[in-house]
Amino acid sequence: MSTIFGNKIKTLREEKQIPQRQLAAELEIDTATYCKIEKGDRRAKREHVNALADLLGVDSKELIRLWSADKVYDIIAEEEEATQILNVVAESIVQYKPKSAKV
Amino acid sequence: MSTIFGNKIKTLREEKQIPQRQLAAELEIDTATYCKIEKGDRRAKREHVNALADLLGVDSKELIRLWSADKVYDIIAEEEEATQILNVVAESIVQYKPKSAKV
DNA sequence: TCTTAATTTGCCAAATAATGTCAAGACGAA
DNA sequence: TTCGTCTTGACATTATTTGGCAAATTAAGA
Repeated sequence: MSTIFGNKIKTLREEKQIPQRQLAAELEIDTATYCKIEKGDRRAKREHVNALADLLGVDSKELIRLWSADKVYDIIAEEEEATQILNVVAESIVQYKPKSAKV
Repeated sequence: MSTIFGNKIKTLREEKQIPQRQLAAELEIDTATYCKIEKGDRRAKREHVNALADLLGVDSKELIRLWSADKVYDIIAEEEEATQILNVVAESIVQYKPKSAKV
């Protein structure tokens, strides 16, 4: 799994000198699970992403963006023509505008 | 689920006037399953995408592209900032070039 | 219309994937 | 070494996805 999101929260966490243990407690998950999220072995839940944005003092939209990017990356990274795939998607996006955003 | 891929193979199939039943037989799957693939209720297997490219006389890379696009679309369509997400991914792609393509 | 072929849908069981936790190991600092 | 932190592996559990049957719907032709 890719680590765009994991690396980001790891950096933020280290900047603030917060142990994983503490964030894990806030999210009410096992330290092992939190560790895996940072390393990209587990996907954080959407609610956890938002909580982390609060705890780490960054815009939740930014984290959601990186978190989503990880998911997309995992799908296309192994494909040749990865960039072209993104283009196809981009074209489809402009046509059907998103109705509502998830929280 | 999105139907970028399904619409494409449906169009190709109709152009060639082939019944679903026949393609389903070639792929050795149920007609119902094939139908669902066209409608975006089921995801075709990679091998089936390649087989369909042959049967429908198109470049398999093109179909794989649309098939992958569907997967990506499903992830980001519901997100606001869908386009920005694609940008994040695009940046990540250029850095780590794909090693080998799947067949 | 009646009949048959084609497509679609609902539902279920099986297969697959993803998740969280425990237990143990690794690492660094003091 | 010891302590605190981080990491890993294995496993059970849960969630998601899948394929196919049967039934329903639609299409097409005589």
